[in-house]
Amino acid sequence: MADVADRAGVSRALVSIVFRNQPGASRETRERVLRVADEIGYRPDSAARLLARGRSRTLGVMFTVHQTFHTDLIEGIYPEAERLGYDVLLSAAAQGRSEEKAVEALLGHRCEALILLGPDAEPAYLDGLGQRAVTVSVSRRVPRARVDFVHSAEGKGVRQATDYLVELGHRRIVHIDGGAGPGSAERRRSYRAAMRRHGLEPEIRVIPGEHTEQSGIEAGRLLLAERDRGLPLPTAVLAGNDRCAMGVLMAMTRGGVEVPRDLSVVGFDDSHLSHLMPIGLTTVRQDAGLMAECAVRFAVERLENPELEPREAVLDPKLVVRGTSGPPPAGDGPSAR
Amino acid sequence: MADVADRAGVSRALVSIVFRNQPGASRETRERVLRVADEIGYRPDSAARLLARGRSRTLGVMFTVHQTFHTDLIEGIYPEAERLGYDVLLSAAAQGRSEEKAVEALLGHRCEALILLGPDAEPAYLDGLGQRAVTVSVSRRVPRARVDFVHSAEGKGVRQATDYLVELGHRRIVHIDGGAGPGSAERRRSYRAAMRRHGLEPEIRVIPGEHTEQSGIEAGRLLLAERDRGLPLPTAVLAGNDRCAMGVLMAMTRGGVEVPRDLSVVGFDDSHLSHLMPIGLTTVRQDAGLMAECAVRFAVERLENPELEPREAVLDPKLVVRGTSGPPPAGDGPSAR
DNA sequence: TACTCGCACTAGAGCGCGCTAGTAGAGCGC
DNA sequence: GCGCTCTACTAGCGCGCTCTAGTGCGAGTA
Repeated sequence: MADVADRAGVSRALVSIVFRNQPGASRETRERVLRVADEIGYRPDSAARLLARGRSRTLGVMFTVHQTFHTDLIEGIYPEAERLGYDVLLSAAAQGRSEEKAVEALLGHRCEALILLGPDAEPAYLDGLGQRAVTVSVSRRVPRARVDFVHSAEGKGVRQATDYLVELGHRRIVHIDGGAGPGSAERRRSYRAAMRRHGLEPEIRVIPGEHTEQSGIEAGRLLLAERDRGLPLPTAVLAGNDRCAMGVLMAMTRGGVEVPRDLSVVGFDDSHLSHLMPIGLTTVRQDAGLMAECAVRFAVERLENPELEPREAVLDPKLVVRGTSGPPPAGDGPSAR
Repeated sequence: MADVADRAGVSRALVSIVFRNQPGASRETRERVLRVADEIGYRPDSAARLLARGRSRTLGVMFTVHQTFHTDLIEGIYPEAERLGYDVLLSAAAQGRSEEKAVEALLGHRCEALILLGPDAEPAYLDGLGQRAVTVSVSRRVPRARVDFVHSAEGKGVRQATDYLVELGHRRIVHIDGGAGPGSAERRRSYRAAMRRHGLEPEIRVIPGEHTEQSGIEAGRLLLAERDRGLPLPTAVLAGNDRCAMGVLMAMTRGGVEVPRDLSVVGFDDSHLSHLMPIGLTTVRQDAGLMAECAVRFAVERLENPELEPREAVLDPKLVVRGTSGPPPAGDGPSAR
């Protein structure tokens, strides 16, 4: 920076003004400074800048690698953050890199706000974060913690999906849940409620799972093993999310079960993959772009107005019918209803 | 930091020593400092730290959101970087966020090295980066640029795949290429060479595409339209990568073509999704973990030994046969050979 | 002329650390 | 007693920037 100042024949302060696009420099000086900077390849140092101004204007985003829905969210976060004049720092949780580690990294870089995509950590820990920095949780409700919350009306989505299946004539509808995953509790609850409402209480069955393909595969294998012992297959599976649905699809197809002829499969998320499968996945769509936008806005608004209380945004999900669902096989059809 | 020092009754310098895990502090002091820090929630400021020590010890990773193979790579980058004592900063390119922008962000944060996953930018631009910072390109060869290069022997992989298909009896093997995508040129070349070697020169056909599902869908539709006009379908498709293969699979299945009975489909990458599809994808496996490790090592070694010249690592890919490939339909079989 | 005002610009402190050079004191041999 | 070394610790500068409080100057006003 000093080099630029010398070469342009001005003070460092002026260079700073130019680079911050602030008033207080003439048009020609501005151009001269920028030209010189370009010549010697100068670029302001974010670290020093951040240190000096005391504010980082940076949003830290924690996501889980391989969660395809998260990448959909990230894509939406960038433009909104840029629009509001904030920088974005990404930190991934992965096999061998815990969420805590990922968050520590963000905090170490002095992110002013944390946007956690489907965090899996203890509520107490998240509340601790919420006390120290503006924190937004996407998809995962954190009771009694000082964090904003952006999610879909999971219950509504599951209800729509269940109603749709029942209307097609399904009765043996199994739910593979997402274990302790974000949104799972509510999805589970709504499934049960919807089944009860349709007088299908005896058919209620929740297979414990999680939000991964592997989990779907295991649930599928379990069902196939039961079939081989003479038990009837369900006619429809409501998976915890799209990834899980893909796993079910794979296990079932391998096991000789044809979808949707023998079995309907419904996912949740509508991650960008679900309409790119050989036969599009019927799923409950969450609007990733809108969720991302909300999360960023919540974070920024609370940063710029500290007395604001954490808020909650509930977005309406929507059932998207594609190729993996249809009427139940004959014999399991409406007659049995 | 000053607070911690005061409360622990030591100097700031000592606190610094403790947090850097350096010799020069007694066991008890160390514990006391850490305890106090924990109490008041102190955490070293990366920005200040970076500024003070002049080195950031940070690797910047640019990736493309939605490229599933990139997330596989990221998962491998973190542990290796940590092992070598480096921090990792992620920056995503996406719809509306160009690679340049993503890279600028990394540079602004004073990353010492850039690891670019399948960069799509001009060689001249990349060379420019290479002059300014240690730069490693993964998957994309950048001729005459000062960057390290980590990739698979794409040619070998494609050759294996082609040989395998020909051995099964396929003759009409179409290649959907990856356009200007990383590795595409070599994959295309190898496909041509392999076909020629098998005396199938007249059957060579490259459909222009890119590394996305959409591109696979379009190529699939093109082939279906040809079929509807009475032209024969190919019996096998060699896709530019897994995502493209998925698109082909989807379009074909929708068009009533059964895989692998009527058509074999082979992908490239073996991203974590390919073995999670309903019928596992036959594909050419690139070892993401190893590639990530290599990339990090190249970057770090050149940082710590500046006179080192950029290097190239070529890893052996391996054909993985799963469910989407098989012998050609009768009538297109070995008899025609 | 004397003054105010606004614009273009500058001096210099300070952000939170790391690091170099140094000190204080304990332990040891002679 | 002296010098020596070793460990545990400290003082204070400087990293590259932002920001506050200025200075200098030409134009406009009384």
